Amino acid sequence: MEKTGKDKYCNCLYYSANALARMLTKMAEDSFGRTGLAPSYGFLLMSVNDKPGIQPKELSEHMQLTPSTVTRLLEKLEYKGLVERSAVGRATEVRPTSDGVKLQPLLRESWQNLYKEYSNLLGEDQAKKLTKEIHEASQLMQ
Amino acid sequence: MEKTGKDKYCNCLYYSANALARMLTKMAEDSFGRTGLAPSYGFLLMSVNDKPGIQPKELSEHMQLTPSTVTRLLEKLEYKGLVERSAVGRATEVRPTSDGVKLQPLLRESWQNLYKEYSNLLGEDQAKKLTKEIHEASQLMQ
DNA sequence: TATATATAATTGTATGTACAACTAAATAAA
DNA sequence: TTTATTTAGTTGTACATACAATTATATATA
Repeated sequence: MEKTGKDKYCNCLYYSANALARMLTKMAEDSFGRTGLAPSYGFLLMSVNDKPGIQPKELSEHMQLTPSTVTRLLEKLEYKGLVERSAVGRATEVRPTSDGVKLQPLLRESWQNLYKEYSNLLGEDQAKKLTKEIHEASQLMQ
Repeated sequence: MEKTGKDKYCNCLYYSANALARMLTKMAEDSFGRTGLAPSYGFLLMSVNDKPGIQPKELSEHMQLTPSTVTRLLEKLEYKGLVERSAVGRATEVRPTSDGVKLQPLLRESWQNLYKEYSNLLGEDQAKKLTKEIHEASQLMQ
């Protein structure tokens, strides 16, 4: 029998994973709204605050983003006056400005709210389980 | 104790879901490489082939993409000579061209290969289970 | 029938992400 | 010591996706 459901490709992992990611991204954008930063920037700044002097290389591993993407994100954070970059040999060291440091509590709070929000919808245990399984799957794929 | 692992945010569903989606997208781009189309375009064209005359509205539900995104994808498929759009009242009907039809077997094959590839990495049962759980989660979130 | 509201689709614009090519520095090999 | 290779980072460019605003048609209300 033919499927006539709305989400035609829901048996495809590529499709389902992307659909879920888009929804969570929207949710995260809402949660991080008060910080004035999109979620990726928020996570990046939290990493810089947690380890001042951190290098883009390590940031790209933290975030599983390509180096070029990290450069782009840092450019914008620097433009906004939230981080500073300094060249050290061939490496670059990234540090938060005082404004960047000030934002940290709000960032953590936003992240917490995001967690609460999706945990509310999925149930906390189920959310944790799903996160773990997704993470394990992505370990197997890289 | 401090986490020092590489993927710092792996306990965050937003982060993990996006990381997985990026990997699967790359895998899908490889699988669909021979079609000359990025995966989204491939799925869209498959839907049009499956239901000639389908409207963008329904396509956007099939794919869980916004109408504007679907318009953009269709523009390009039309430019490539793979689909045609015709206005019918306020609606638009989309049909494959003969070139678009010809591509269908290769699209299905590419999709099949994608399935095989991630099933190989995750194990087919685990892949199915994960897909189902992800789909259920995204149902709860929309 | 005339007006208001809702719906389908498109357009301008912005954003996040990546690839390929490149620069510059560090390390290894000759 | 000179040359070759690897590594860190940045830049040009491209692409998928979305939002807000807009157009055009259809439906409902007065």
